[in-house]
Amino acid sequence: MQLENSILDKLQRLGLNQYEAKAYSSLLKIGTANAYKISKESGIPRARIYDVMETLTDRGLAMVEESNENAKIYTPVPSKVFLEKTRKEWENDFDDVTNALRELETEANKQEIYVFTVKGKQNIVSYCRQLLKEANQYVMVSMWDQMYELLLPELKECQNRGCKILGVGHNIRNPIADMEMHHDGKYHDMPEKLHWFIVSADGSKLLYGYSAETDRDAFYTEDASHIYLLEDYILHDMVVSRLVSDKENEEKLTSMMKEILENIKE
Amino acid sequence: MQLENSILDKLQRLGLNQYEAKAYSSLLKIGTANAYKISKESGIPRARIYDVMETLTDRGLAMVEESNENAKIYTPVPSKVFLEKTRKEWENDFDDVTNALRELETEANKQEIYVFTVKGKQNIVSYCRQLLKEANQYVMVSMWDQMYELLLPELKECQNRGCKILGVGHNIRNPIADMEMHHDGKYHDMPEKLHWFIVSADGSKLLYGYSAETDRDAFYTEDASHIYLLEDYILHDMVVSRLVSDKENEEKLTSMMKEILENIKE
DNA sequence: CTATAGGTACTATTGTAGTGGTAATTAGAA
DNA sequence: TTCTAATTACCACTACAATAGTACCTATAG
Repeated sequence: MQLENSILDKLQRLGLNQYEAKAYSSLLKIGTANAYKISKESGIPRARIYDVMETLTDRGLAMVEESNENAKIYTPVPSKVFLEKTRKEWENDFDDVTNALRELETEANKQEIYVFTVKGKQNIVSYCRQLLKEANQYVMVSMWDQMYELLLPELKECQNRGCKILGVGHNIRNPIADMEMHHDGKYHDMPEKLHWFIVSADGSKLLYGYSAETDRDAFYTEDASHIYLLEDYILHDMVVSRLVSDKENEEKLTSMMKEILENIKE
Repeated sequence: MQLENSILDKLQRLGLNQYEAKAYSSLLKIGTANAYKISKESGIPRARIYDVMETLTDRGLAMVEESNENAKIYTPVPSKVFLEKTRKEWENDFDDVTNALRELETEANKQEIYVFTVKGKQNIVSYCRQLLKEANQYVMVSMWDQMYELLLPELKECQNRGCKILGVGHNIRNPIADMEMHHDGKYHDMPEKLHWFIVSADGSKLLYGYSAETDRDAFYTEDASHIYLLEDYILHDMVVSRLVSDKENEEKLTSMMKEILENIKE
């Protein structure tokens, strides 16, 4: 038998070890069995199955029937029972941690340092999401399709809250309202196909870097001049994009910029 | 400095190790700092702080500023970002496991075995809760105050769903409707102060054993005759309880039992 | 004598906690 | 000015505990 690895891994992330995960999932599959059978089914060494089953019972994942003197029969505790218990415990821990960290966290003594490095694809995306969640007034973005799709739920949620979203999207099929489009990158090809993204929230917090597909770092800043610079970059990009499609001249450019800027400040 | 142990433990249950937990919580507290300072604040050995901070950054809990050649300055990623990321990952795993286990679980080949043993206080309580959650028609219980309080939310929820609850409570201050009361145990003292509990759901699943305060096993059964026996035991208890308070005679006893039973089947 | 059944008691591996020692830079005290 | 102590950064270990995996043993039913 070969249970899918992914399940075992995930059971382990819920707190079981490899043998426990194997034993429990096998037991669920076969219903009721003695230790020997569970060992065969799960691939757990025969020599180990007895102590593993004992810890499984202690952990509340299996029930025993001690019928004949030295012959124990095991039945799985229904997955619902196990899952509900696990969820409750986890949510308790999570809530406690949430409160404890909130108390510790002091915005006050963060030093005035310009740019911090955020490492790792998942970490970068998580940080972007949080920025979007916390945005009140407006969000300015510039990103390619891949990043856009990762952040789409949060962008929409942001918009529904009445938070303005504007910026440029590159190669995006269905951009949300107020988002300019650079379609095929004719006028705006990045060197070496490196796709930048910028997410700026309320002009006070900004994350920028290479899109999540590459494994490069991203940068976080609350520094006003950095933010000004990058928001300005997006603004320019937006107006260029409009000019290109409207075939109009340079005079209109400045007035458009003003218009956009006033729209932000309302 | 001495951060409360509980927070560190719980952070570890969310996937960090001791050093990571110490480093992150200390970093949140002090805001921005170099590795040395974090080491002093957190109690992590100086010799280890550098690799710990590296993994912290990789895990997305800290941001670095690599200003001067060999002087890195760290700032905590806001707890919200960390917590949201952790929750998302956990919920993903949890949902996957839920589905995977549900698929594996086959009620079919559970053998007809009479009584299974459930070990461990927490496991017993969890199982009771699940029984109450799954009950549709009626629940019959007999329990003492301590167990009652542990199960009170689920009992109430059960009742709100329109599921009948009846039985006896021992030493319980505010029993919910349809629950008889044995107040001070004058007429019903358990030997050796051992407090039994019984939770029977829809006459098809039943868990009984010593109350959670002792560390004894509980027993689970789906066997009809076991369930009949124990439900009958509760019924007798109920009528005796009523008789005692009403000071009436034995003839009424049988008619009361009938009344109760008809009430169940409706 | 082979498959089933139930073990004891190890070894190996890995992740983590904790220590010893090195070396460079900086801030004050002699 | 020179010496010293504190601060900072780092390598390379040891120690320990949890987990994974192995060697070997007995007993019984067919």
